[in-house]
Amino acid sequence: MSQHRHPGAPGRAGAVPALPDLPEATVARLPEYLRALHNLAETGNETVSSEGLANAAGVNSAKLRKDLSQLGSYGTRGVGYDVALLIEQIEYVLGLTQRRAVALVGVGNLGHALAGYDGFASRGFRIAALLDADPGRVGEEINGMVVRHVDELPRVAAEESIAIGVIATPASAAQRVADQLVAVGVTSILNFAPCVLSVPDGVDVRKVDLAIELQILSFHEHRKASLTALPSTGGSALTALPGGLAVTESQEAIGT
Amino acid sequence: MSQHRHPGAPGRAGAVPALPDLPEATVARLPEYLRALHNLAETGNETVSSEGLANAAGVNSAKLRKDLSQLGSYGTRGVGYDVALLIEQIEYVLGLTQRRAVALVGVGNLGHALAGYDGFASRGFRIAALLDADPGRVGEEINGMVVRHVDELPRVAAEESIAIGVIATPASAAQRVADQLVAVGVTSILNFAPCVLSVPDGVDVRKVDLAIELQILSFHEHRKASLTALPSTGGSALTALPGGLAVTESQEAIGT
DNA sequence: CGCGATTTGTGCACGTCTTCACAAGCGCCT
DNA sequence: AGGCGCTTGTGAAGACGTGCACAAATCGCG
Repeated sequence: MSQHRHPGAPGRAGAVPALPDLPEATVARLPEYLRALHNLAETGNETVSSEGLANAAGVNSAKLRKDLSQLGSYGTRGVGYDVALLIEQIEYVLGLTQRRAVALVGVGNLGHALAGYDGFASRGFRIAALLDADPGRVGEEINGMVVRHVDELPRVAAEESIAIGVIATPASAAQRVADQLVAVGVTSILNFAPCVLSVPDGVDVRKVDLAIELQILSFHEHRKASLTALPSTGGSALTALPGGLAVTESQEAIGT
Repeated sequence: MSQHRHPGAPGRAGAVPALPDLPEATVARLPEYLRALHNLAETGNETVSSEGLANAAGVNSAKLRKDLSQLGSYGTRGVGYDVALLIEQIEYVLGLTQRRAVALVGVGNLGHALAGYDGFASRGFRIAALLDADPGRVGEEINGMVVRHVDELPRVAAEESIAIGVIATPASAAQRVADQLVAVGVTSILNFAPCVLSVPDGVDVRKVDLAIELQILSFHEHRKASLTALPSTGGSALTALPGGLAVTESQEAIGT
């Protein structure tokens, strides 16, 4: 593999990979860049400029350059970035060079969909186990996998090294499942249940709550509605941009 | 309805709703507070302190107080917050006093799950239409609703006022659907497709990408793994971090 | 070989978010 | 009434994230 000098450990010459500790905001955007890069690669692009990639990823080009510069210096001035190399680098930083095993707990409505979601397989993950607490669901086959009882988690973890646990249970069961996952050594959890999980230090939890996303949109909808009631400005005239034609830099509030 | 003085428009006495424009970070947390408050109300609590609510919502109490203070002054010093009143206030600000109609486009794997997700109904939303571009799926009944063709969107929008569009199609179809939604006047979109949407000014887009969440977790997993490779022992010597061990402050990265 | 066109990488300034720490306010008890 | 303990609301400071603007680097061409 190509040995690159990472900026994280400038003094030590021998240290090889040395993950730089990236700003969270940058980490959250890297997957988006990666997706855009894969698209570019498929359409035959060998290099891409920061401007081009920024457009494809829906961000400002300066931000993109700053993000990429955190990984090291992989661009060529006057040319742009080598698409294949950048993919390789980002995948390395994100830890996607190994295909990580995911255990999915809760095979209800949402769990079913997640079990069948091909975006996982195509982007570096492998669903290694489907689990549920309901004996009525145990044994059911989904997408070629058999649902096992959640109490078999220790056995499952022994069979293969589970990197990430996904909780798709009702809120009432989520904390118990989280405890069980932690007990077998899982240190990363993606929680779809609408509740707060408490976990020991060193365990990462990310939460996805579909209703919350809608409620945030609802707020903006509400605000927009209350603004339209304003008498002073006529209906249009929503934006009088000083810059002239620098239209649509990105989305309004693509939060996160 | 109770008329409260909102801090947003102090001078104008007659202006009624006058939504204060809250910081985005605050808006993103309000739904979480709301959920915690509903839990508290169900367990019979009439009041709650900032500390208690902060714990229930998984945030710092100072942050919670500052967030709530943006809505106005609804706490009582020495006592705490009135749960019922706070629920009412947050729901008002989020625009949840009216049940908003949602159009769901794309009834595949994920769309099915969303159509059956009861968290929508229970938290202020109503799925008003299921749509799909695949004629083979049109007519199918899900959860008591019939799937209609996406080209009927104008008719659907005429029947009831669609507040929010949810896109659960493959990435290749998402932009077209977004355009169609915008065309019928939808100004808020929740996008589950892994792609960037371009929309006119004034339209809000939020994106949820399940694979991205996993990739972010993967990064932290990778970083943790590289840290466990002890700096003292030679062995693989994956990383020699200069900083030492100042890690793990609390819940690692509950992002968003 | 040098010059101009192009694009990266980054210093700097600005805005947003977080956290601490404490004064101000409220209720209760004596 | 007065004092005491508790809790809110907020000023100030610092951390973090963003975007501009430009110097440095590279390529291609004459």
